[in-house]
Amino acid sequence: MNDRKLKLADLAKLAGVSTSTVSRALNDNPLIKKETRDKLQQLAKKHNFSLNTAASRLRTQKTNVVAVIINLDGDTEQSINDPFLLKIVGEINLALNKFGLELLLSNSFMASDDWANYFINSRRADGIIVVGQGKSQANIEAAASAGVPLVVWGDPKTPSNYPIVGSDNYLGGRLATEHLLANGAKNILFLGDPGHAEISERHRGYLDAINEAKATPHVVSIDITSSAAYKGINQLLVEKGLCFDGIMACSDMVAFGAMKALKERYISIPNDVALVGFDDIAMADISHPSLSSIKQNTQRASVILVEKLLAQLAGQSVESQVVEIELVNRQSSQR
Amino acid sequence: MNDRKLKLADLAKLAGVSTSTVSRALNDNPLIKKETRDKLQQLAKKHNFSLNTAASRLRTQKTNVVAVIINLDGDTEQSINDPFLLKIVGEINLALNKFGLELLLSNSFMASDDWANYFINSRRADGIIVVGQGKSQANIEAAASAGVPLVVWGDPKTPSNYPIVGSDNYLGGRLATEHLLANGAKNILFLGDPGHAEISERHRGYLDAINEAKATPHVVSIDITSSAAYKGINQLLVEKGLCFDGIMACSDMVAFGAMKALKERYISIPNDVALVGFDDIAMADISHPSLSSIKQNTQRASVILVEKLLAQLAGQSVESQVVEIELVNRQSSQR
DNA sequence: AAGATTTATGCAAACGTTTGCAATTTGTTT
DNA sequence: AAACAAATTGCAAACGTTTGCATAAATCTT
Repeated sequence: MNDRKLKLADLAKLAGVSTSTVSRALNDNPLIKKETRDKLQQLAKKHNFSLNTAASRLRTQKTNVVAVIINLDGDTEQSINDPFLLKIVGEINLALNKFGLELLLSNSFMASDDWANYFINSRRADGIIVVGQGKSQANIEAAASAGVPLVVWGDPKTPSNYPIVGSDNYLGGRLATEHLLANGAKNILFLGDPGHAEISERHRGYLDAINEAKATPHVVSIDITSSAAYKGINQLLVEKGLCFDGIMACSDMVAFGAMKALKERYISIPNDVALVGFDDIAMADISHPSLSSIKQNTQRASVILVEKLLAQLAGQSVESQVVEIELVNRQSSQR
Repeated sequence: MNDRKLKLADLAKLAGVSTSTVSRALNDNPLIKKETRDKLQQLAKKHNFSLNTAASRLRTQKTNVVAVIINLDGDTEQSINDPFLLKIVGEINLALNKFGLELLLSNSFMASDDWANYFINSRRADGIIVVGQGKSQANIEAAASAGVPLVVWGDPKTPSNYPIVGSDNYLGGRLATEHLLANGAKNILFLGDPGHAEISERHRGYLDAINEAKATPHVVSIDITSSAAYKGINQLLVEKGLCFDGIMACSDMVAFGAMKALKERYISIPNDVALVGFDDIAMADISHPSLSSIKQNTQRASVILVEKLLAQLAGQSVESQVVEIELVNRQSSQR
C-alpha cells in the first residue's frame, strides 16, 4: 500500500499530462478526449486515488453536503428516542445518497441557533433539512430569510416563508376519526397536544369528522410522549370512569401509552375502546392487539425533501407539498 | 445583513491588522496580546463572521468530522428501522458534539467498501465510528490495517485488530437467564441468531447459566427481527405445544415478536412463560406487560467510543472496552 | 497547400486559511 | 544609555483543486 497520499499532480506526472487534464478527466469533462479520459480514470482507480474534498470545496465553493437538523423542543429525552424521527433521518440519508449528497447530522442544540452562519457561511453544507417544526419556528424563519437553501419536514399547511413537506395531517386526523366512527365508537377522545404544528392539523381533522357525525369532541391535551399518555388516560379513568369508547392518538407512542393504561384495567381493545395511532412505526404491527395507524410515507417524503432542496440550490423557488397518507387497519380498531 | 461573505482579510482590513493576527486571535492563540484578541473576537461576532471550513481544512489537513457508518447486513429494512441502532447514533452525535466534532452519517451501502479511501484519504473525516459488526468484518479489518483511526460498537470480546466498545454481552445473557431461573422457569428458550457476533456472547452466557442450573438449553435460531421471532414461536407452539416456560430474547424487538405470538394464544406472561429482552428500548417500559430487559449503557458507551477515537487520532494505541450492563426488572419476568 | 475551424491540452491564477520565520515593538538588565 | 531578551505582529508561502484563457495539434475548407 502506498503510504503518501497521492494528489492530482502525482497522477499527472505518472501519466505525463498536466494536472488540468487529470482534473477534467476525473470529472468526465468531454473537453478531454474519451481515450485519455478512460486511461486516466483507470490510472486513478489503480492507484486508489481520491480527490481531496477540502481543496475541491474551497475551489468550487460547493460541498455536496446537506445538514440535517433534528429540531427538538427542549424536552430532549423523548424526542431523541422517538423512533419516528430517527426513521425519517434514516430515509433522508438514503435519499441524499441517491443524489450523491452526504449528510451532516446535527441537533438543535449545537451551532448557536444561527444556522445560516454555522452551516452555510462556514461552507460546512450547501443546504439544510430541518426535521420537525418544533414549537417555535423562529430560527427556521431567520435562516430562510437569510437566504439559506432550506426545507422542513413538518406540516405543509403552516404558513411559512420556506417550503414544508409533510403528510396531510388534517386528512389523517379525519380518516382516523371517521374510521373509529364507522366502527361504532360514539365518544372519541383526541389524545395529544393541539398546540404543536402538525398535531393541530390532526386535531382539526378530528373535530370536523366529529362535528359532521354530530358527536361530541373531547380533547385530552398531553405532552406527546407515551408516559404522558399513560398518565393522562389513567387519570381520566380514575376521575370519570370509562367515559369514552374510542381514542384517536396523535402518535403511535402515545397510543401505546393509552393502551397500557386500558389493559391494566382490563378494558378490552377494541371492544370497549377502539384505538387508532399515527405514524405506523414498526411496533404497531407487532403489538397485541396490533395497532391501527395512519401511515406516513416517509420514503417518498424524503425524496421530495431532497428534490426541493436541490431545486432551491439551482435557484428555483419551491412550494410546500403534501404527501399522501394511508390508514392501516389492524386489530385495535376492528369490531 | 451583509450580502458578501466576509473573509479573514476583510476583518483584518476593518481592524487595521494583518490576516495572520486575526487568524491567531480567533483561534485564541496566546501569541496575540489578550487585548487585541478580545477586540478581534468581538469584531468577528459583531459582523457575524465564520471561518471557511473548506479553506481551514485544506490548510490544516484536519476536518473535525467523524464518519459514522451504520453497518448493515443486507437485510436492510429491519436494521434501518431498528430503534436501538438509531438510538446509538443519536447518543454518538451528542458525544461527538461534546468534543466539538461533527457527524457525517453513512451506511454501509455507499462509499464502495473502501472506507479508508472514501472517508480518510479524501479528507471527508478524520476518523470512523462503525455501529454494528455485521456478519462480515472484512471491510472493518481492511480499513483498520490501512491505518484508519477507527472504533467499533459491537462485542468487545471479539478478537480484532481494532478497538471494540460494547456491552458485556456474556454477562447480560447470563444475568437474564439466571433471573429467569430464579423466577422458577425450568425450560428456557434462547431466541436469536447465535451466528451474530454480539448475540453469540449472549448465547454463551445463557448456556453457562443453564448448565450450572443443570437445565436443558434450547435454542430457537432466527433472524433478529420481531416478525421472525413471531413466526418462530408460533411454529414452535404449533409443532410442539407449550414446551417451555421462559424465553431469553436476544433483543427487545425479538421479545415483542414472541410476546405477540404468546398473547394470541392466551398464554400468560409471566405466569405461563417468563420473558426477558435485551436493549431496554423505550417501548419495553410501555408495553403490557412491561418487558424486563438488559439495559445497555449507550450514553456511556458513546462517550467512550469518541474518547477512544480521539486517543487514536493523538497517536495512542487503544484497547477494546466493556461497558457495564444492568437488568431492568419489570412485569414480564416477575412471579 | 495555405488558411480557417475544430478539438485537445497546458498555464497560471485563484479559493481562504494557517504557520514558520523575520521584523518590529516593548520591557529588562548592566 | 546601550545591549539584550521577551513579547507582539506581519510577510509570504503553502494546502490541492478547478477553470478561463491561451496555445498546440488535428481536421476541414477552398
